[in-house]
Amino acid sequence: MEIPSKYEPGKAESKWYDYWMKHGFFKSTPDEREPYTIVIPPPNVTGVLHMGHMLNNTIQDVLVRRARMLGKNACWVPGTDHASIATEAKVVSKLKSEGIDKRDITREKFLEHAWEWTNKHGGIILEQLKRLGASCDWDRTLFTMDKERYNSVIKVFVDLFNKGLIYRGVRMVNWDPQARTAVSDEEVYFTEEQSKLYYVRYKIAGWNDYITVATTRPETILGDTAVCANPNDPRYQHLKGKKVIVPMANREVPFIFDEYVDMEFGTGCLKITPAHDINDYIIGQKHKLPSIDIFNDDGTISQQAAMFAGTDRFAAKDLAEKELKRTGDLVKVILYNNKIGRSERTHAVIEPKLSMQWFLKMENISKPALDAVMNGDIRLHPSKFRNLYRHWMENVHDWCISRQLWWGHRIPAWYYGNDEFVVAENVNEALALARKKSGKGSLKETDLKQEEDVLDTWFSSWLWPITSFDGINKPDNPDLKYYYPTNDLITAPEILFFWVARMIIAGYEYRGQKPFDNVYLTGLVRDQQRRKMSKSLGNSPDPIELIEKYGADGVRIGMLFCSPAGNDLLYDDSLPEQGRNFANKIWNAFRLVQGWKVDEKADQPESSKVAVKWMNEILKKATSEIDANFRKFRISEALMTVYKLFWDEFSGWYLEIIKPEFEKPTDRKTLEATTTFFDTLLRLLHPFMPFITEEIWQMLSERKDGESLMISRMPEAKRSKKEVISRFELIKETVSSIRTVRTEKNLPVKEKIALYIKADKKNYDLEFLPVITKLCNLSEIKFIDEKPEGAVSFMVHTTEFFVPLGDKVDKEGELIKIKEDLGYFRGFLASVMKKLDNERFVKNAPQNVLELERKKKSDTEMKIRSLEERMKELE
RNA sequence: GGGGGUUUAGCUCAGCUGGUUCAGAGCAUCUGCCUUACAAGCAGAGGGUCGGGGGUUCGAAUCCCUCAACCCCCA
Repeated sequence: MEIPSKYEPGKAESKWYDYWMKHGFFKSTPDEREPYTIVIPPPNVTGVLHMGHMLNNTIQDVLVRRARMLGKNACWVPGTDHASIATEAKVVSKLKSEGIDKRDITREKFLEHAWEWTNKHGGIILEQLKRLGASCDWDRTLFTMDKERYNSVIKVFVDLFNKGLIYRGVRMVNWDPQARTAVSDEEVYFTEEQSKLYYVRYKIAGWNDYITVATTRPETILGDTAVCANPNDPRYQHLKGKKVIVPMANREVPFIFDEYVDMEFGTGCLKITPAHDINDYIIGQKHKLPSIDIFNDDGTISQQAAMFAGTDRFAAKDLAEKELKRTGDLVKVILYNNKIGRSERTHAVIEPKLSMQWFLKMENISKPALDAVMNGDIRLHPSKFRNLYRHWMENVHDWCISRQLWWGHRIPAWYYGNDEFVVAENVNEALALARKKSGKGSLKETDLKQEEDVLDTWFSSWLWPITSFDGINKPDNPDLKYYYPTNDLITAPEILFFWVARMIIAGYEYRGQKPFDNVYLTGLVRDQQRRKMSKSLGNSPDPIELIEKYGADGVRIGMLFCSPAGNDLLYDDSLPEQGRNFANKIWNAFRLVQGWKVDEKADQPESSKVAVKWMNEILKKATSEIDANFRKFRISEALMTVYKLFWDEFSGWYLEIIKPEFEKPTDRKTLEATTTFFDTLLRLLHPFMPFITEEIWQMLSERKDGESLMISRMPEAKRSKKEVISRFELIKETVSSIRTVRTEKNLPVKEKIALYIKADKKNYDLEFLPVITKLCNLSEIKFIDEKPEGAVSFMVHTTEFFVPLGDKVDKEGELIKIKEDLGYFRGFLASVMKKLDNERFVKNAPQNVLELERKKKSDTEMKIRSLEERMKELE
């Protein structure tokens, strides 16, 4: 069979993915095995795969595949998120392109469009995940707005409301007066703009005196309800308990003190307008000040203000300036740079505005979630995020769960009459409740008006680990009992609070149990300039193109090579290239091995015996290292261990030793051992590189239909014999030294050379010799007790070796080298002696450290003696 | 403004409770090789005052203090 020298991933990937699907290897149903469960962080339903997803889902797949091979019942539940803001924005702009304004159509009509859009674009991302090799149980695919999930969210809302944890309240939102809607913090951008700072005087009530206040917004003076200074500011101490008169409005307001005020800024005196500035609002709450909303929804001045009603806010600013000038209350105006918030969509200046929202009380329900992470019940990886988590959870704010959108879970509250409302799972229950509550039996369904707002997207995703197994609707179902709590959650640190913390809260509130054991936080994928990957920058490669270019396996391990938990990944095409190269390395190792013929009569060469014995041990050692790395969620390091194992140990050393001469057969024992090693290596590699390993595994031995590497068992970690490994390390060092001599002396590999060992053959480990002979192309090995003439020397540990070269020896060069070595060893000895001569060291250092130093001393002294002798001979 | 984190080779990172000939890995770089599995490869080599300063200790990349730079989250 002719096998190409380059691995071609394309065909193998679709072939094996289909094969796995056909045999249902990804499916999971509860059984007697130990479960291993991951729920996917649901990507936006209409999104497309980006590099962050690639990293995140590769890690999940590695963990799931490994768990499966460890004999666990592995279940990876896929799904998508309705992503209310993002999806609604996309639908709105799509409608706009068709000439339809959202405000001109009904909610029902809009939702029809939204569902159409969702059904058309939904799930593309899941198909893309299949290209990556994701071994999700696709039969379990969920959507945060499918029937069960929708009902769960409504149920939970009603339940929390009935427990008294949900309330309505006023909150400052970012108001876009042009779009007449609230926008989220994420949709506001800030620009540095030059604006005016107005110094305005306020009369002190009852005194013929004024104080001066600096403000950028004189038009909001009409909404002032206090003036404030820092309590430590000596300039204003005399105003304690006084009142001041607001210019233009001629209202009396209190003069108050608060630490918030920056004494350095302006005059150190701040006017407080609780309705129109977030900080003023907070101070207003603290000091129980009233708030006067002077704006209409479109940004014009409202009737509430004493003047300028109906004027646009910017025109009102100019009017206010004129008016203040007229009354003589404007002291001065200076220019200054200010950060202005603008709406991403309309670019209108954002107006902070108070509005009625729904809130969830967080203080009590978040306690168990804080404890769970602090006492290690739930572990964050890396653990440095614990402090951040604690800080956030200890200062948790009530959660604003309403959004002024249509796409999402509509809040199940129904209003009847003025501000009276009931909360229920459906309109029928709501009606019954409303009749009871109002005492009006005559209320009809048409008298009820459902809340227009929908719930924050996170209000559905915080239930995800539970709703993935329908645990709200059917709290006792067997799936939930089996799979919950899930094991590991893989996500990005930026949503630690938005999502992870809230899932933990919901877990304890609704199951009395944590939702997962471990949280693995990936980093962000950035480009080489450390910029985030983003569409607008155009610095994000298309993952599918990458898979086509480098192969899914190559991309997978490329992502994993340098992305330890919590660290950003600086992406570069050299990463998947390195991955592809590794796949090719594996491929070629396979080409070599499968081409060998066996001579049944041939004995196993001594060198192969040594190599097989060593390979056995090194595999055991690496397996336990990989285990340990996985236990600590050091996935990059686990990959690096198996990478080096395959590339350096197996291909670089083992195969080179056992490789028969060109077109010669090998022996049965060696071939069998090698096949077994290869099989073991493929198992270790499979979670990282599922496709190429399956492709090779299927060819390595006869396989029946239905057999697969992905459902085979992972090798178990066993104790390795340290002695075998350390002895082999000496072989490696010797071989390397001989190769260095060859390079330095320009001796071609094909030219045989001799090696002399200054040692007693009886005491020497003769196992080395066949291996060294083969790898270094030696003509002979001789044991000597005297130094030979005309030879280059080197030392491995404390043994001296010589390569006789006759005239080729460069005495001057040798001398220089020996002097350099001597310099180093003498310095080293001096540092060791310094310790040993130090009485306090000898007295205080532990015994083993002391002995080690003594060993260093004697070894080094020996080396120095040899070098000195050698130097004398050369001189 | 509050909080958290990072700083070790050109780059990305390991380095556990202070002590192995401890200053490491991968990539990149340089040199030599188209050596019949692989040039997507092989062999060899160079490269770091462990951010600066101070302290504790017999001993510090590791512990403490301080300064600096950078990053993230919340307001």
